[in-house]
Amino acid sequence: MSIEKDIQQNSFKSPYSKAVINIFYTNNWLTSLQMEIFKPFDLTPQQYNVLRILRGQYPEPITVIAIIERMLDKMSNASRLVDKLLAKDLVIRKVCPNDRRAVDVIITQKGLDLLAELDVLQQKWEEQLYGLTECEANQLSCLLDKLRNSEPSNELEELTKKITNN
Amino acid sequence: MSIEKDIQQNSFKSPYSKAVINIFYTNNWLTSLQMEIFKPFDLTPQQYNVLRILRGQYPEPITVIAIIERMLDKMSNASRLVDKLLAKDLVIRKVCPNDRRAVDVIITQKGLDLLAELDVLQQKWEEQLYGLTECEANQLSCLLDKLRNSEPSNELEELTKKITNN
DNA sequence: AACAAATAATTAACAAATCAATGTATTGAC
DNA sequence: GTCAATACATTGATTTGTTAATTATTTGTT
Repeated sequence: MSIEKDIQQNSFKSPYSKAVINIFYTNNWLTSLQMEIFKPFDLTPQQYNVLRILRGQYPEPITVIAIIERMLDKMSNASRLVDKLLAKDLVIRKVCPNDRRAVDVIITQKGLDLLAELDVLQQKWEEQLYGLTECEANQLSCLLDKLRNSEPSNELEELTKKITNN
Repeated sequence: MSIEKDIQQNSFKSPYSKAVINIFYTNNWLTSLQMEIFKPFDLTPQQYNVLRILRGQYPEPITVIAIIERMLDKMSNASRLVDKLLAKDLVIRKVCPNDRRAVDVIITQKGLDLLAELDVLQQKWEEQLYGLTECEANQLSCLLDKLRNSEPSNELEELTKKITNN
């Protein structure tokens, strides 16, 4: 039992606090890296997230409310996010014929091309950065599920199963 | 090998993607819960974080730049955060006598009392929500460290070791 | 001592998140 | 069919995050 280990133990109130702080810290770390990747493409992580949701649905349209449901983070302003994507010609938007309150959003070819470019970068990023084996990555997911008292493949799975290429 | 398991495997590109998305998701989940706790006290998670840093230093003062160094998230506007805390009489602020460019910040008794109240809530929150054993919580921390290619107890440890009651 | 460079904090400017209010369209009760 | 209630999206107002510019002080060089 090394001194370092003692110090480590003592500086956190409990293994739970330590894990929670570590999740916050790792989340910030991952987000910063992602932003670096997206910056040259003038895309925020949220915009990227929406584009991927749209790709998962392509060539079917998807309404704004359905986008909100599938977004990982609670919500910024989906309307405004779509506005931003529209301004860059990455999506098209039109009134839904079945329900004229709703708005159909579809990713454009330009949007698909951009995602294809980013896929390559994301892939490289993964390969370079991860110090985990595949098995450990799975373990990590299981522990996070358990932390949330959630059966593996519950809400998270539902959220993502319609998003291709995650 | 159940169908669910197949679906689960197929809907993610790799165990790495799955783990990263799970971290984002869990981070949002934790942040939402924390905000619910803090809302009745009119405190944001960032303000709470700063208060805990100040408590860790108490009764010594700490400069704004030292607060920034110890904050978990890169940075909002530390000056503005301190302004907000000052407006609520949770801290006091005065020019540092040794270096008149710098500003010394100290938590007030009112701030300490508020944190003490929140400690209890945080504790209950932990007890109720965590589906992990202590051992699993430690495992989780180790895997996150490994994901970041970081030796356990590196930057994260340094950041937190001066903050009591973590 | 004088002056350029560096440092600490604040302020300003702009983008994004958040929440409430509004404008349409649809649904359901009667 | 009418009207209240609900649903979908947008808009507005406020706060926060982020970056750069600014002010004041200190440090180091000559």
